[in-house]
Amino acid sequence: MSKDAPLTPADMLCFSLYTAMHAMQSAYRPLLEPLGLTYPQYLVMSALWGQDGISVGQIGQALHLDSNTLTPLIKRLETAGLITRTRSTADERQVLVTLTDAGRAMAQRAADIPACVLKASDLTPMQADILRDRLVTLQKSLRASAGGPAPKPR
Amino acid sequence: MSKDAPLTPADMLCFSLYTAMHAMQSAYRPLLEPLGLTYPQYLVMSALWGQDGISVGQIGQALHLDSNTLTPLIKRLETAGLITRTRSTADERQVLVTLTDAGRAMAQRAADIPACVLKASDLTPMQADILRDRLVTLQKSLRASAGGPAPKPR
DNA sequence: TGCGATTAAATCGTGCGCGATATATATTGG
DNA sequence: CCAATATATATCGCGCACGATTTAATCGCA
Repeated sequence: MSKDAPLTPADMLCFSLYTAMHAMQSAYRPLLEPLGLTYPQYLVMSALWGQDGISVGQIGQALHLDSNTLTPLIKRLETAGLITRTRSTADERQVLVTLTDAGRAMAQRAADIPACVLKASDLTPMQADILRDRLVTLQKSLRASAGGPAPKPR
Repeated sequence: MSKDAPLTPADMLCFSLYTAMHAMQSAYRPLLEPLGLTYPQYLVMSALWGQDGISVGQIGQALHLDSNTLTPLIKRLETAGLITRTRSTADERQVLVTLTDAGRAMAQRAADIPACVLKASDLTPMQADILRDRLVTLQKSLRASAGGPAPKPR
């Protein structure tokens, strides 16, 4: 029965996601600035701190990004002296990304960033985890309905 | 007692926000493509459908964006024939953005997009509203702790 | 009244995201 | 073994975001 009011941005779930994401990046910015990292670069570094020497494709799989975004980003990390890029000997198509000593050392300097952000988010670890779970579920639903309903009749 | 494991992107709230936002934009893309709008352009149009003839600054306030982002975006909407830009007579500094007939008419063609996205999100309207609320709260906390804790000496 | 401070947009530079395409290597079927 | 196909990365173009600066109009106040 809700009259079809124009539904302004403020009413939309998508918009709350949009602004929350921007606010999150703004929260990270002053913390990453002394490291000389952008937020996406921080994600790549975090992935490498978890598992070093993986390929561009594997990083892309972890972050839901493709080479068109990652290649230049990773080259900037290389220029910054944090990683090296080497062609895999087993499969010359793949480029393996490996942390330098400086890249590994940066993990220490970044160690308390998550705690800082959690504090800024004003959530308990449990609340943060629940919200994270909801967002993961939402993300999966959205991606699922992307490929699904359009059977693409060749 | 949790050992300080490296905390990969997949564990982070910020990352779930990051990927959920991208998934949301991907969900909107095929819906907006026939309208020739990007997602941020859709937000601006939605704001105008709610209240026409507002200034660039008011749009920016609504969307948490500044003129450096909005000016070129709005010019593209003008080029597309959806809005017109006029200097306010009361305050020549302000630029008022007004829907054209085509811009107003587009509201009809966009009317069922929110329902489509809600369906894709696989959430009930109530669940979506709760999640939206959590995200708004999170966003406010993050913004609050941005200006707050750094008293900026001098 | 007039001049410094404030405000609104615009401009510039850099770094994502992502669709589209290109290139090189690997795999597979004949 | 070789040609078709598939896969991994790179390249290009465009449109955001956003810090920093510029320009123009308005305001405050002595």
